[in-house]
Amino acid sequence: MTMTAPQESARSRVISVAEQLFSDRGYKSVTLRDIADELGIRQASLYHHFPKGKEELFVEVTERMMKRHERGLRDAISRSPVDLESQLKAIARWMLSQPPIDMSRMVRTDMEEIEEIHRHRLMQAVLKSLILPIEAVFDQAMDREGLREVGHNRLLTSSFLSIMDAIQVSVRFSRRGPEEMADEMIGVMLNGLRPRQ
Amino acid sequence: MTMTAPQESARSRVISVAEQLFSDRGYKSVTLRDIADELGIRQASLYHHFPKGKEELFVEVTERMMKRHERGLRDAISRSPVDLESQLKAIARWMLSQPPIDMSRMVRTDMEEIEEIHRHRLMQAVLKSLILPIEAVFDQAMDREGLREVGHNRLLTSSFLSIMDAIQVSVRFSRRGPEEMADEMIGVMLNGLRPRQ
DNA sequence: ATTATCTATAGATCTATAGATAATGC
DNA sequence: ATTATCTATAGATCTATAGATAATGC
Repeated sequence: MTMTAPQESARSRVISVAEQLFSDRGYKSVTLRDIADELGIRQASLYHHFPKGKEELFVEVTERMMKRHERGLRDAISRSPVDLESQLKAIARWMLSQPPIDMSRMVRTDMEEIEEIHRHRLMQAVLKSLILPIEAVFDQAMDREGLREVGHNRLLTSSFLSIMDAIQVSVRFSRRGPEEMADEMIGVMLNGLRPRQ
Repeated sequence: MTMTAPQESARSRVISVAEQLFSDRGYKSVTLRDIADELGIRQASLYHHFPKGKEELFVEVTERMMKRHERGLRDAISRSPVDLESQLKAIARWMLSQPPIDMSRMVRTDMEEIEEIHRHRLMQAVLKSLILPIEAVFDQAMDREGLREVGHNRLLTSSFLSIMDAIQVSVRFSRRGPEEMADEMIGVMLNGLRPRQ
């Protein structure tokens, strides 16, 4: 039977390379030629794996990435001690081990350049695999640890994700490591800048 | 004499329209045709104002934007009461009144697509006009209000800016207003999520 | 006269298609 | 036989240039 075992590996390499490039520079800035060059093949050869072309490749890349995040976040959270600080550190370590996600570019630019049907599917995937799992961690911590109620944990979640992305930019200009930066910002979110008496 | 008075208004309109589009979708995704269409002129007519083309336009757009931020931030900070909470709220209101700045896209994507000399100049402008003025507010507050020392206020500054951008994305999906969201996140940064005794 | 726009078009780049050739796995 | 790649190329899009025409301000 074997189905797609040997196929998958070549196809999978394409997706991996495309993910690196798309994550770094976004949909429009990355050309099929960039991806092919990185793989050492010809641009037209990509159509063997993705007959519908660039947009299909981008959709598959994003869906695969979101599935990986869903699993990675679940594992990170389940293996963490059940307190918000440990959980956020575990989530941060997971996110920082992955290609950066610039949600702002994703929503404002990349998603605007693909078909409505694909946009809708990818936005749902981002919500389900990335946003909701982290939001759930905040939700549960609110009850459990009696945290200050804020307006809505969705904003806390997108702020947290945007900080993780900002850290991946910051490491370029800093001698500090990403984990150290993440721990610092998690400390700020939990304890605040103001001294505690 | 008059120099460039009448010229400036047409040229200035081009820059304004280009700024809106570049801020929203980035350098590569916006074509000269998009800008011309929005202005109701032909694509080739843009070369009257920017003989060196798209990159020159992008550089001027970004430099003008950074000058405006430098002044806007200075005014916002100087008019604010001298405590960190008020200052951050004033800065937030200024940033939210302006086109969104996705620093991550700017550094990772836009800046990669222009010449080294321009990249260097624009990065300097972003540092001087946007980053340093906000970082100085944190620096001064540390002494004045005896805040918890964090590793470096540069990270606090880029996190703050990335949250401002995340808010501009979030308003699309929320019934809440951007100022309300900003105040909430400023509250988190100052007081933390954990309850104070 | 100067400034702002236009038409027409070259040249580069990018996506996509068609059909041939090479590599791989029973 | 199937899978993966190749060459060649069409068609669309994008930036940029050349030179003509229209609008504006002394």
